Amino acid sequence: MNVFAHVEGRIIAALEQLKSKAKLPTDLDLTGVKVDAPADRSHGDLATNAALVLTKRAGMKPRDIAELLKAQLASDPEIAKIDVAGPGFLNLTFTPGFWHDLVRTIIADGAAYGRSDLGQGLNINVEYVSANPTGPMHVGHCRGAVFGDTLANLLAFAGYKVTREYYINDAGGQVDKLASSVLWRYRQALGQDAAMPDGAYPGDYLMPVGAALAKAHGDALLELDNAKALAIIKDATMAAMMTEIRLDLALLGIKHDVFFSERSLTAGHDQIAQTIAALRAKGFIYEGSLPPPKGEPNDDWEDRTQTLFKATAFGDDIDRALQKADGSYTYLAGDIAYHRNKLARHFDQLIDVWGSDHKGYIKRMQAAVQALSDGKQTLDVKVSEIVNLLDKGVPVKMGKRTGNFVTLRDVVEAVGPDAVRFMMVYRAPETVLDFDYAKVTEQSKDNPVFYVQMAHARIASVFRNAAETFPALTPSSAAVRDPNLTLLNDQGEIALIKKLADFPRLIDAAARAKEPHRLAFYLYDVATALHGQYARGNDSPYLRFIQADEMVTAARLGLLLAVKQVITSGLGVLGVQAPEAMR
RNA sequence: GGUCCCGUAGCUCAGCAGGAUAGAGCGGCAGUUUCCUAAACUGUAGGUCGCAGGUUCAAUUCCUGCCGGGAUCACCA
Repeated sequence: MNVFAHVEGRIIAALEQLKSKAKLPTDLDLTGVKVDAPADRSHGDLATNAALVLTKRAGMKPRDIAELLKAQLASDPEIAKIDVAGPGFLNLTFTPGFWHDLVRTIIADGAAYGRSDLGQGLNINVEYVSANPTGPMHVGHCRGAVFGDTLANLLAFAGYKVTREYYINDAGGQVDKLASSVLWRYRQALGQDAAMPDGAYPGDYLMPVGAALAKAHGDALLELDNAKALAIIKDATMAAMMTEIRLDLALLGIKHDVFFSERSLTAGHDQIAQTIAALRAKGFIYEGSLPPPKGEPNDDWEDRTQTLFKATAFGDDIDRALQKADGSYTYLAGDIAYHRNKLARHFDQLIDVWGSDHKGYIKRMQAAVQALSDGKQTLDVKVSEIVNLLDKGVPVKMGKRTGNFVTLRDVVEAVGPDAVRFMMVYRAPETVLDFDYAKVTEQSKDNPVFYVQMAHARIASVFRNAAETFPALTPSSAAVRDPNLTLLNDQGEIALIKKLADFPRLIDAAARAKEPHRLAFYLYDVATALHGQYARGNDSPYLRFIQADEMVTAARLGLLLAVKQVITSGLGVLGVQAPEAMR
C-alpha cells in the first residue's frame, strides 16, 4: 500500500463531495492536487497543497478552501488532527492505529511491499554496458553497467516488463585490428618471432586466445589465405572476448536477456541498407558534404560527398554521415539500423545507458528514432559520468588501451560486488564519481554500503538473541507477524514506521525519474532510523527491542520484521546482498 | 567556437514530477560505553542554494543570459 496515494485518494474524494454539495464550483479541475510529507514533520504526517492549487480556479481564498476541506475530512476516524497552516496548507496527523496497520500490511505484503503499477506492464528496453568486445571490461565500464542494471531492476519493481540488452560492436575497424593482434599472438604461440603489428592491442589478455587457436588449429591457419584466416580468428576472438565480458558482468550479478550483434545487421538481409532506404523514403537522406568543424582549425579536413541523414530536421546541430567516402557504412548507420530493429520489436519505451564520452551522440540517435517512428517513439538516453578511481584519496592511474588499465575484475575482487554496486549508484549518474578503494571497504558509518547492510544484519542478530529467551518468536511465527501493535507507542518506533511508509512513493518517484540513486539514499535513511532506535536502548533500556514481556517483544520484532523487509527489497533492487550477519 | 553535464555548509554530496524555517555524512566543538555487535549514538557551530533577470500565489527546483569547472566535436567504435 502506498500511503501517499491512499490519502491522496481520500483528499480527492473529499473535494468531489464538496463539489457535489456545491461548496466548491461543480466543474472545478482538481489536477495538481498532491499529498506530500511536510517540510517539518512536527507539522503533521502528511500535507496537501489542495487549497493553494485550487484557489485561482475556484476564485476563493486558499484558507477558505482549506477550512472546507478540513471540515469535510473531520469525520475520518484515522485522522487524528487537521491543521490549516501557512498560506493554506492542510496538515494531517494520523492516529497511531493508522501506522500500526501499515506495519501489518508490510509484513503481509512481504516482498510485494513497495512494488508499484506505475509501469502497467509496458515493455521497456534498457540497453546498457555495450562495451566494445576488444578486451576485458575496465572500471570505466563499471558505472554504466551497474547503473543500467539497477535501473532495469528498479523499473521491473515499478511494474514494467523489462528487457535487458547488450549491443555487441563486433563489426568495424577496431575488430579487424583486434583480429590482427590475435594473429600476432597466434604466431607467437606457435613459437614464431612475430613483430607486433602497427596499432595492435598490446594487452596480455589476447595471449590465451592466440594459444587456444594454436591448440585448435596448429599452424593450419597460416596455410590459409590471409582474409580467411582472419575471419576465423575474428570469430574465435569475438567469442572469447564476449565470454570474458559475460564473466565480468556475472561478477556483478549482471545478466542480459539479449545480446545483439552489430554484425548480424548485415548478415543475411542488409538491415542497414533497408534502414537507409526507409529513411530515404521519408525524405531524410541526401548526398552531400558537411561543413568543416568549427573552432580549432583542422589541417586534415577534406570536403567529401557522402550519404547524409538529415538530423538537423530533429534538432541536431549538423546532418550526419551514414556512408563513408568509400561507400562502407559508418558506425552511426549500424546503430540506427539497430534501433530500427528495436522499434520493430515493439517496445513501448527505449532507454540507452551511455558513457559521458558519448554525450554528443545523443541528439543524432534521438533524431534517428524520431525519424524512423514518425515522431511516435522517443529514445531516452541516460548518461553516466566518469569514475575517478582513488586509493586513500590518491588517484589510481589507468590508461586506455595501453594494456595496463584497471579492470572491472580487479576492482570487484578488491572490494567485493556489493560495495561496487552500492557505491556506483550512490551518486546521481550525471555527476563525476570518486570511488575510493579504502573508503568502500571501511566498516563505519562513513561507508554507506556497510551501514545499510549492518542494519539488516543487526535485525537478524536481534531475532537470534530474542530466540534464546522466546523460542516461539521466530520471523515466520504468527506471534511476530501479527502481534499486538498497539504496544508500539514510542516516538522512535512510530518514526521508523513513517520512514517505511515512504518506500512505495520513493520507488515510484525514482522509477519515474529513472534515478536509482534515490533508493540508495533512502536505504541509508532507513538504516539511520533503525540504528538510532537501537542506540536509544542504550540510555533507555525500556526501549530495547528485547523485553522481559513477550508481547512487547513480539510487537517490536514485528516492526523489525517490516524494516528488514524494506531493506531486503531495497537492496534487492540495488542488487546488493542483505546479510544475516556481518563478518 | 558549438553541444551536453555540473556549480547547494570547510570537504563529499542529497534535496522527493515548484511548496511552509534548505538536509545528511565527513571534518570542528561538547557529550554518551555495567547495554540485543560503540564498526555506534546525542547535541552544537557552519549556507547571499555561482551571478542577474523572467514565469508563478510560491523557484534550490522551470525558462533566458552571463561566470566558473568538466566531457565531447568530422569516415573512430
